[in-house]
Amino acid sequence: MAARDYGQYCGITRALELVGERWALLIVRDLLVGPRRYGELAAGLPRIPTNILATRLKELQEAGILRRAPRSRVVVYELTPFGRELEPVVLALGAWGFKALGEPRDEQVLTPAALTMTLRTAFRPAVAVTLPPTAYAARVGADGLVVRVDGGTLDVAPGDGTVDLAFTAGPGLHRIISGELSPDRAVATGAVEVLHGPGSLLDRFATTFHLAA
Amino acid sequence: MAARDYGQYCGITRALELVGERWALLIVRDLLVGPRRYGELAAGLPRIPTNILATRLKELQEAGILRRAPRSRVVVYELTPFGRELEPVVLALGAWGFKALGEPRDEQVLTPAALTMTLRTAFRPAVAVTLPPTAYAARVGADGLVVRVDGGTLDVAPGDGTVDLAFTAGPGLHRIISGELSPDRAVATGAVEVLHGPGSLLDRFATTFHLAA
DNA sequence: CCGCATCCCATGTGATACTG
DNA sequence: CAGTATCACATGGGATGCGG
Repeated sequence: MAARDYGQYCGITRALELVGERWALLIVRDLLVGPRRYGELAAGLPRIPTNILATRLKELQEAGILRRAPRSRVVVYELTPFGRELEPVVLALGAWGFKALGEPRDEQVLTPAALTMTLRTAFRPAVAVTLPPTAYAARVGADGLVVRVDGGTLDVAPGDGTVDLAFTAGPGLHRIISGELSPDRAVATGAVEVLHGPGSLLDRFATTFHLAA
Repeated sequence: MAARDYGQYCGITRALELVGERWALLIVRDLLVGPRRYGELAAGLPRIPTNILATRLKELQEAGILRRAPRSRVVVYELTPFGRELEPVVLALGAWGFKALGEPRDEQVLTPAALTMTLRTAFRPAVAVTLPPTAYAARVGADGLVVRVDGGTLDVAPGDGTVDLAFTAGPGLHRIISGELSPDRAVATGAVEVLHGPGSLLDRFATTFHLAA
């Protein structure tokens, strides 16, 4: 395939030659959350044509960014150490793009992987270390996400479980993270719905995860 | 034009919709060094078709990333504050891609803007603050770059001047920054040529600018 | 000459259908 | 489920033109 090159001897051009093609960094984003099967990747990128997904996976494998790994009868795609080093790039892009997120449009979906990376981007360890360990559950459509904050560490995993606070994670959550909406107003206006636990914990969430414009 | 969108409510997708098109981040890279005229941008991106450059400039202006500014009879393009916030993204990409830079091919050029961003990426303020202020001059083909390190600050500007050490900046410089080549071996093999000043200062340069694989 | 705009063709992308 | 094949179309690349 040989990605068209930019003809410059420069780290940025090299990076863009390797992961600058359309959809490539979104595949990396989803794999930063964990290994995924082909169908899981396709589900997390609803608009990607299957031929493009297949092509990108081959290119990224060729570049040493991901590999196909056999896992108990099925194949999963997982990042190599080199690919995992793209995390700062993805987080930096996410932090910058977050500020340019306007009102969500109807056609836009919110995937668990996207929310996971948003939380990683907005996580403030320095603040979290001063707070008691807390577990949140975020409901993303049909999926659940368990968010555990303990000391300065963050762990986001799929599924449900016993948590201190459960809430819905729609676009309203982004407005809390950006500080555009206070937690109480978010609850009052229905932007965020508390499903379980004391709503006051939403304040703690808002101070733990913050990304200002 | 309306960049094709990814259909997700996510900072990363938003960022890629704004600066994910081919050449866009390279234009940003060059403008991070300073305002540029149309022709200067074209010169710094030798392979960009002129229509693509014109299109990107319009899109990036539309997105609020750069603006056309009149400067004494001519128009220059310069980043807006929002566009300047892309610096962490560009530096992260550069740091990652730097590790994947293989041997330079003949067709690959090294532009002053690219070298400037490489130096910014590789700069280690914590090390620099322990060293005496030093001025280097790097010769990039027909262009000169003056690199001033003072305390924890770095300033890279075009031109020549009185410096402590002057040397040629070819691909050999990258191998010094990566630690792949020791300064003495670089000089011995001719990978880097000292034009002026004590060659021993190249060691200081190597500790000030470092980006390991 | 600089700053683009136009034209044409090669390539990449997207939607859909199809196969092991 | 995990891709491959096909085709229409959008975008990128290169040459060229043109007005200020």
